[in-house]
Amino acid sequence: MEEEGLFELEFFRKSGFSRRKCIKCGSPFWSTDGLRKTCGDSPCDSYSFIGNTPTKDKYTVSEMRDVFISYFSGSHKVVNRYPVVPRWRDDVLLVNASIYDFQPHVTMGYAQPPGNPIVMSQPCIRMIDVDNVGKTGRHLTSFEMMCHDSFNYPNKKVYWKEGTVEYCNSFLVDRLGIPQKLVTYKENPWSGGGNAGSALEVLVLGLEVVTLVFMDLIEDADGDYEVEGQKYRKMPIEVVDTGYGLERLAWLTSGTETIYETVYPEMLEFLKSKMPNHVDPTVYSEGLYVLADHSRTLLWMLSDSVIPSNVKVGYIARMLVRRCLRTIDYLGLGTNLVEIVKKQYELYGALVPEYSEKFVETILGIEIEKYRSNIASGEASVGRIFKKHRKLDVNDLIALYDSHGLTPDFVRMIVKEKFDYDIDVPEDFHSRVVSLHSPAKQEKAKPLGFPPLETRPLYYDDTSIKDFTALVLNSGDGYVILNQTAFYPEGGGQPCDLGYIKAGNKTIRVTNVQKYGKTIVHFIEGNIPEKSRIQGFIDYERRRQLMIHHSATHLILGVMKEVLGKHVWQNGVQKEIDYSRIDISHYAKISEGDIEKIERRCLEVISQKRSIKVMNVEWNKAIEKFGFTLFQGGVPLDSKVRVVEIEGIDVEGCGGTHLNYTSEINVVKVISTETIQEGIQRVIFVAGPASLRNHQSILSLMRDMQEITHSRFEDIPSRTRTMLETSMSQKREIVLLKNQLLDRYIAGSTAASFGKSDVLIGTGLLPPEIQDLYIPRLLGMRGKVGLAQTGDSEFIVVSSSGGIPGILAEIPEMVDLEISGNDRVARVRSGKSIGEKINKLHFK
RNA sequence: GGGCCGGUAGAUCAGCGGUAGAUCGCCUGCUUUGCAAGCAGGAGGCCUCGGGUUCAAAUCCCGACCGGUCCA
Repeated sequence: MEEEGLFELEFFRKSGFSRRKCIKCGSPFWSTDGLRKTCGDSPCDSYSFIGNTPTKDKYTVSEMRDVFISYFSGSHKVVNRYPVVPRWRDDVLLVNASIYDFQPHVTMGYAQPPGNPIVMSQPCIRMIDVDNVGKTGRHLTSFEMMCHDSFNYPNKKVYWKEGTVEYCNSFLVDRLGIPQKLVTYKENPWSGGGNAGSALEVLVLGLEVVTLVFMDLIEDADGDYEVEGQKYRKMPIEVVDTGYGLERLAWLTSGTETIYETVYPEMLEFLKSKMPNHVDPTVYSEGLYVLADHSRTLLWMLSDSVIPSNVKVGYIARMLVRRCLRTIDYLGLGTNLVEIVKKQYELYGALVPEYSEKFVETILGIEIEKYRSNIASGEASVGRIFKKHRKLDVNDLIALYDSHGLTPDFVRMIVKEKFDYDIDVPEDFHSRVVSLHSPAKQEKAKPLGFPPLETRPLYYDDTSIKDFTALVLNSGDGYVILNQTAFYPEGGGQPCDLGYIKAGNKTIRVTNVQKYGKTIVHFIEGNIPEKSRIQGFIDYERRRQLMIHHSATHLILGVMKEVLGKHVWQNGVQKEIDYSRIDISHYAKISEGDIEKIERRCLEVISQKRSIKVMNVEWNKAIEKFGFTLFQGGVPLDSKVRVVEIEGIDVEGCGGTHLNYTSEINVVKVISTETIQEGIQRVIFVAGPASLRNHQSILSLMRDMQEITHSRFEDIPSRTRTMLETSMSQKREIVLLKNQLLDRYIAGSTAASFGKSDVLIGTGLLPPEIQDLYIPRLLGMRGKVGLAQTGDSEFIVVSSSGGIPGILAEIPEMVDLEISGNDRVARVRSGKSIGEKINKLHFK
């Protein structure tokens, strides 16, 4: 998309800008410098501010943030930073840009922005350049994106391109004092996160310091606009999304050799002071940069309660932790990662009030322990592989990395050190590992073909409503859509209500209720014509139990945050009639003691009869009042958040049906816990009547056990253990006795020679219970052939050195045989009784 | 969410169709002033679970469970 006229702004015209095309890349750009021929971006231009800053004053990062915020605070509402983990959306792992804070609820038009226009500085984490950190001098995994954003509605315009560029230019030129002719605006369409628009990159001396995005398109396969192969349509809202690179702006004014000296001066000093005495830190600056960068990213992530693990955002945290630990080992630093992150908190603490030292120490302690044991077992398995094959090839390297997380550099170091063996790591190592993995397939949700009618939910107004009348708006084979309903559709981990519908003289069962947008569809066993008046009846016993489990879920979540720590987030939830389950983020198995504490505290809150309040709160007010912990599960896109609050215990956005008081829960009992993923614990519990049923069924089970073991209730465990021990010792005894029996059988057999074979002929029938021992015993007797009768006309032949058919051919009595088995062990049958003949063999 | 690797004595692992092994640790005795160590002896295993193949499965096949790891 390279349309002329997108940026024919009055501001550019009156300030003496002209539009030209870069002689290198062809991109259009705006500049007041008549001599400028290139767009100002790399690679067309290279950095020229290092040691040659365009401003009079130098700014630290925090000075630059203050200058920016205060410059815009008069005309814009100042908004606090959001977390780096976007709890309000589930399509991304981390906040990558300031606009993420408002997607999709504001950009889609459901909720109001927290101000309009706004100014803020949003910490962002991007892993895309993680391999370049420390190497290039300019890449970071975390940075702050400052912005002044405006949201233009059809009936309310704030400012669009004209105002944005003017604000930007005046900040750079008037406030920071960058000479006007050094500021170049390069046209560059932008797209990301389902939106797109035109954009200007603002470049100063080869460095991109600002991006001004004019977002007015949204992804739509049937749209009229195309950006980078993707179709878009116009959005009802035009969003000005600016991004001022805080660190880059500060760097521009300081002109240091790399961006790290500007962003992390104190941190780098600290790290240098921890270098081993004899080492020159300047030689190892790359490692120091990596640590300075990664440890701040970790500070942000850990302050948002990210638990390192092997999935999702946890994996990113673990990757950063491991990179740090490897670097610390490599540099031989006289400190550890916990101390480094604590130091970051000393320097940046004001920005992360959520920081918990205990959490950081616990989490990093666990991670360091895991890393050490990974290294130790890795070293051992490298040694084993090498000793076995006397070499190590590229396939071993790949397997060790892919299956055991051992980096090729580490493996190379180990084999060099221990075996003085050199191995080359191929250039394409990483791509070879990646090529082993099949790409993840994406499946798109397919829309269902129900008309977009609105059903009024009655279950919110009055959760005790059991029956209602309604009008059929639309119906089809096996379903009806009503104008209003008391049937709760499945959602938020709460199963739908069941029951029946009466239409005329027909009574029809409701088997499933689902919600599609604002349409509630009842699936029924039959058909009801449109425009019928119906009566609906819900199975209220079922609903009541589900409500109890739902409120109990909020209760136990709040209590677990008290007991285990505020890093506990809901990760998934499902209510059933007989039990309920909640998955929470937690770094270790929940101990028995903690479970008892949780249950006791739940009971306490239940007995206090605390109120459970439901309210609809405007999006930004909800965040302001209750914080981001509101977003425990998926929050539906709406102008308001439905907030459920258990007084003093828990506040969550939730669309479910709830009790009025905690006392109605009666009791919460944890049934079991399990680790469903690293860092995620599943807690299964029962509440209300379900807990009574559970108690009853356990007792009935125990009565069965009593009967089976003939013991008193409390003796069941010891009695069972005794029985198991007896059984085991008897098993051992049986093997012993069988072996004695076998010894005797073998001792009583006769040795005979046929051809070259020494044959041991068993006397009489081989007892069936020692057949399984006979075969391996004879196989262990080298040079002997065993022959044992197992039935009137059946016998086993065992020859450790094989050749059974040949051996049998040497024995004249062996005629008309069916042989099954193999060369070494065979079962032989004869058509007629040959017991007599076999017995005669003893006298040969 | 997907791929790969693994689950055997208290720990670390070997064995990979034929009666369950090593090293460290543990127990007993001897040696030693004592410790470390050495020597001799010993205890300790539902070989994760369930199915299948086989005369025979820790071992091969399938499935579950648990752990590790890489990539989304």
